[in-house]
Amino acid sequence: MSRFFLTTPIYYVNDVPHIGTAYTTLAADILARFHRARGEEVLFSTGTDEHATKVLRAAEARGMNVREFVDGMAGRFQEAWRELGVDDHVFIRTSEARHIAAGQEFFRRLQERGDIYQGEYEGWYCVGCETFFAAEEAPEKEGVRPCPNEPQHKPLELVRETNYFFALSRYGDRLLEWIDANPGCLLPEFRKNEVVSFIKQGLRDVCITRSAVGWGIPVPDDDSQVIYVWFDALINYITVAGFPNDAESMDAWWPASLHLVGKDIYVRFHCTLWPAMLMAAGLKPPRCVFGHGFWMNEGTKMSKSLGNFIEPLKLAEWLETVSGSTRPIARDAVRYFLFREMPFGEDGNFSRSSLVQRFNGDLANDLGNGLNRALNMVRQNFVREGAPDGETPPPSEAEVRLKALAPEIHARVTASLEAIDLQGALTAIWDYVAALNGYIGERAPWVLARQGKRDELAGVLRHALEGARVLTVWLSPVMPVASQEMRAQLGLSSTPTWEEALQWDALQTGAPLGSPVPIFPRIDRKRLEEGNRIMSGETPQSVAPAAPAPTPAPPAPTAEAPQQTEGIATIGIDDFAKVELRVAVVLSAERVPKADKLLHLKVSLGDEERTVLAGLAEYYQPETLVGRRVVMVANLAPRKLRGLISQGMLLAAEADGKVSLLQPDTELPAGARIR
RNA sequence: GGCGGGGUAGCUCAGUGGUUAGAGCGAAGGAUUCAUAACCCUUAGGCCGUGGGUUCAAGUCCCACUCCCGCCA
Repeated sequence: MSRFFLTTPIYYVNDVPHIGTAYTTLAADILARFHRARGEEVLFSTGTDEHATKVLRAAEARGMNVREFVDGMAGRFQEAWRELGVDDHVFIRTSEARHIAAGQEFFRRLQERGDIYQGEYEGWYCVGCETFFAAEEAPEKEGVRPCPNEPQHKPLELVRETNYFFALSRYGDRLLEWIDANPGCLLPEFRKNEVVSFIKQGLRDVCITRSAVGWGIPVPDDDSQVIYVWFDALINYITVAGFPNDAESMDAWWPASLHLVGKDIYVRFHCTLWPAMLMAAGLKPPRCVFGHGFWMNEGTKMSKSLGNFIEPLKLAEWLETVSGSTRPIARDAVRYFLFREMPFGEDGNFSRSSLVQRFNGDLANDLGNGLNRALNMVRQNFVREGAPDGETPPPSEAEVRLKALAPEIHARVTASLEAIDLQGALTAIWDYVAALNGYIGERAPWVLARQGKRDELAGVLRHALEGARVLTVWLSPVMPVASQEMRAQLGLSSTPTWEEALQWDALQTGAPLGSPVPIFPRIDRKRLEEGNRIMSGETPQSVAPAAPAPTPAPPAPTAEAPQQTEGIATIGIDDFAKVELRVAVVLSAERVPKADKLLHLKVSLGDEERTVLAGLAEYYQPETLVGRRVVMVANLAPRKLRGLISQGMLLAAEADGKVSLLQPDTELPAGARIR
């Protein structure tokens, strides 16, 4: 089986996750999912860089033990990636024993080969960006030397110490040869040129240690020094691959298939220093390094001093509020937006209005509505039969075109993802979305229905459903939840393989279809204004439904319903259809420690296992619940309680202080739908 | 200052020297009623940064100028 090893940089723990770090990580997640769907074995690593001097100072400034501080910060990153739907990955921390061992062994090897030497260093150092500068690089202004690199231009500190140096200057020619012999190893192309010109003007040896401050990887046999944070950080990639002790793993995973990095750390660190370090250690340089661009916020650069960083999770929260979608769908929409709106590799501008435009135009009107109209027509015409047969009668030219286009688009999407052109992939997918809508309009199934041409109608609707199904395959890396939701409505429960997009009649004739509930509810002006009002104070706490746990999120107000706040409003069938009720079987039940009312349940929905926290502890002994069939709201937005994520709620009746769980009166299979 | 990329529709951008310069979004109109006022069709809108040159023919090649951006200093 072929393998794919991709990495993000490890992130400084003195910062919180924001759009910059999330952008890289989400791109990696999308590519990882793509390669997994193709059946490749994937190793995806991200993590935290914890050894910087400024990390120590940040901890001290908070009066915290540095260990405590980094544990907390690393947790925040892990939490953020989980919330953003980042799938299976290795989370590497530079303070882990395995990494410290790797760093020291790496250092030793370079020493043995004579590429590390001791020397006197005197120069200017920026604690902010952990970079050394020559005096002429940072001219004196008003008595201090402001850092030319760091955004706040903090004064540099004069450092004079005996340090270790890496003989980077010996590697210029070999780096250029490597770049020349491996087209495509540095992407995008225009950044490669920057690297080449940087190397051509001559490389200087770099100082790779600092005097020990009690935090960092000690230099082997010299406790007075620790390894310079950049040198330390880069090594994480081979730590993950198994260096130095697991030779088998190293053989399998090194060289890395792809390092994804922001443009700020591309030229000097990932395309010059790192490959040279690897060459010095007798290891192969990575197969590909990709430097992506940065987001601007409404036309201005994002910076800490301006405090205008966009946080993707806040954005998802806002989108959820203004659209009335679920949080996971809003989160998927943000993932979509980030990679559709601007070419990966180039800089681009973020604005709320373009996000709304993409959400309404691409997701609600084109994609969501396309699926919805197809399903509704099936429902209206083939109520009980499920997915109609696709064989009758002979297909017209429109069917042939729709079907033939799918493999063409598949080739484009695949090629784009292989070339790390995420925007290109999404553009290709939306060409198919447009074709699907065009097809439905052209064949006008509602006319066929009126004319009573049932066979032809069945064939047309079948093609529309197949087209939608193929879309879910291509969308699955970028919008995993939305893709899964679309598939559920198509009556599919499996996660697709990439090859599934090349099949045509993959839906089972007669298979029951899910309810056609709009997945991306259009953002209307009224909600947008409301949402903006709510969010305008940039309230630190969630403005999402603040209702207590066992209450479904309030349904999105439909049309004019002014008196909905008081009492129980009358709802239409459409509102009810938004609630996905299913039979679940309780697999395990236990009390949640230190909570009087909560039970922690694991339940099965047939093809899926869920964790549910239910307020039943006062009424049921946990052991009596195991094996029982219950009724569950399956599409309730996940909610965190007592450190656990509850993924649904159980229905129970209550009267006079008694509580009784609902259950079906025959033994239906787990996952059965209720309506 | 050196190197590189760019300036094309209101916006974001495509555009191997060869008909009448294109797409998406936005705007206007039409058609339609399956659908989330969506979808589908049509239309408008262009000194292709400025000036010169090469050529039968230039958005495309060359030169100069100008403005913007990136990397390096």
